[in-house]
Amino acid sequence: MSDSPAVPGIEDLPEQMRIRRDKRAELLASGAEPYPLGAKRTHSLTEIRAKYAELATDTASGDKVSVTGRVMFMRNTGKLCFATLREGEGTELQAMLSLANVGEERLAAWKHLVDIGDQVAITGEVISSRRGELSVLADEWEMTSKALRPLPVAHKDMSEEMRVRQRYVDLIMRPAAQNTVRTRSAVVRSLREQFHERGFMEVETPMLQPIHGGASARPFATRSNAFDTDLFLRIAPELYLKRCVVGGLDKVFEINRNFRNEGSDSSHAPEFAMLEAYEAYGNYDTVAALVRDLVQGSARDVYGSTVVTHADGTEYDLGGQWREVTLFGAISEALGEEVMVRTPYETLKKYADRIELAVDPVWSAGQLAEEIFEELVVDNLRAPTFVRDYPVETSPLVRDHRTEPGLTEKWDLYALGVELGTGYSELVDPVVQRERFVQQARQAARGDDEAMRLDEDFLRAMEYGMPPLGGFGLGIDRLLMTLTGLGIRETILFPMLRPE
RNA sequence: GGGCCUCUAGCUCAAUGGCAGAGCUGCGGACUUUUAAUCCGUAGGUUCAGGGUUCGAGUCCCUGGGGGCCCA
Repeated sequence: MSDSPAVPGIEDLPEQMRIRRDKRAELLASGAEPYPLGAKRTHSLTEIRAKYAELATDTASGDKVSVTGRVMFMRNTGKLCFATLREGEGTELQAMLSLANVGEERLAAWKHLVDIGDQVAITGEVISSRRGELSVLADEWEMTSKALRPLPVAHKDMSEEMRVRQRYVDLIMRPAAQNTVRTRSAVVRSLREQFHERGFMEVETPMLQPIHGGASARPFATRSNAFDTDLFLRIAPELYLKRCVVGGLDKVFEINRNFRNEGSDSSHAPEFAMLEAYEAYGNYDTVAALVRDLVQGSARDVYGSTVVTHADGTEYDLGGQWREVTLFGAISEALGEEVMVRTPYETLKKYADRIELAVDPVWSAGQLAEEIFEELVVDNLRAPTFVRDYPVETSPLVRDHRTEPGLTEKWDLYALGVELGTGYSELVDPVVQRERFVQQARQAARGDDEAMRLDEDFLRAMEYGMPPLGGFGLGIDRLLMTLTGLGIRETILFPMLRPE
């Protein structure tokens, strides 16, 4: 605690910030505390609003209360001052300070020392103003937290950069920003509760991993000093959750962060929340039904309906059975040419050239097919759609298709043109799994830096016997995008940006 | 990784190569019922950083940085 600011170059501060620091000093000099330990508070603003909702215009309740809030609006006139207080959840209530009630000295102090953005406590009678505004007519007021920075203008949108960099200001200024956070919290809670109702157990598996695996992506690398070893931030929890299933934890899920060392755009963030779940004796059909039920259940829990209203006012329907297409069926339809898993690379390359797709020479035929799919089809998958049956060389952790050679039992779930999640009939044969890892290692050697690494301990776990298994992953941020219609940077409270 | 746009007062934005401005905010004043009050007065700037062209650069050029959009 100090009277003198520890900020270097304090004299160089913008005028408005200097003045607010001066007001803080004046409060201290007058014996008041700009940051008191607590405040007198008998009711929340929400409680006052509820309790006096019926109070008639221009009447007094006779009830004395103490309330607190941040000053969002002020109107200082000669002998009667108005201020709009807002509390955490966004409820607002008017405070009125009249010369007759607080006296000349306290009214002058209010006008001189209180700025928009300050947090104050008001004690007085609950009344309704002449205009019918529910108010607390102050007998006394106290500063509860002096703001040293001015809030942005309330009537203009903040720039996107400021909203994201200074999310705390966004949360103060924009109730919709708080709503997004609340919605996210409610969705995650709903998912957890639904899992528990179905007998799933939540586990936490390593974020720091000696070998990154479970997905195709570039990892963040870090280092343990104590163990003198390189570590990776996980790109997926998959290989550890499967170890759990080997151990007899037959129905497990995890909701936690994954990290991928890649750029960010409207649907990608380097750090993102992932749900993964595994169900012994399940397969890609059972987990497709499961993920659909979970998403629809969370929509019902949070919005009361599987038809949700997006930020732009349009309705989006998550209800009913979701459309299912096969990967190669979708490609064939988009190209107007019959494409199968056996279609040779040269033919696919010809089609890729026709649509002017830039082809990376390290891609296999299967990868090329998936790239064509992403180029031609993905944007059009607006309604929730399962895309099924992927080529084996891009699906190293997935069981071979029960009837279609060269394909695996994998689906990707798309909505609004964005991949929401993926689900498998999991590969549980350790001998085949080892072959798949070896194939991935060959791809890595060819220059594919997203190829998976061989995880010997994971194979050892598999060799003890993994039951038939269905699993899926669902991006939490992207689920929120689907439910709200917002971009990923709005669904994440503090998305990564370059340091200022 | 490539292309395009953008960065000016606390915030949102103006300014043909020629005095750096407005609204809100702030400060001082008037006003006992305001809802972005009104009125009078007033303050506030390293125009992202560095370099260049020019009599003169917020503006044109180069390099670097931040942000956004599109493409890969």
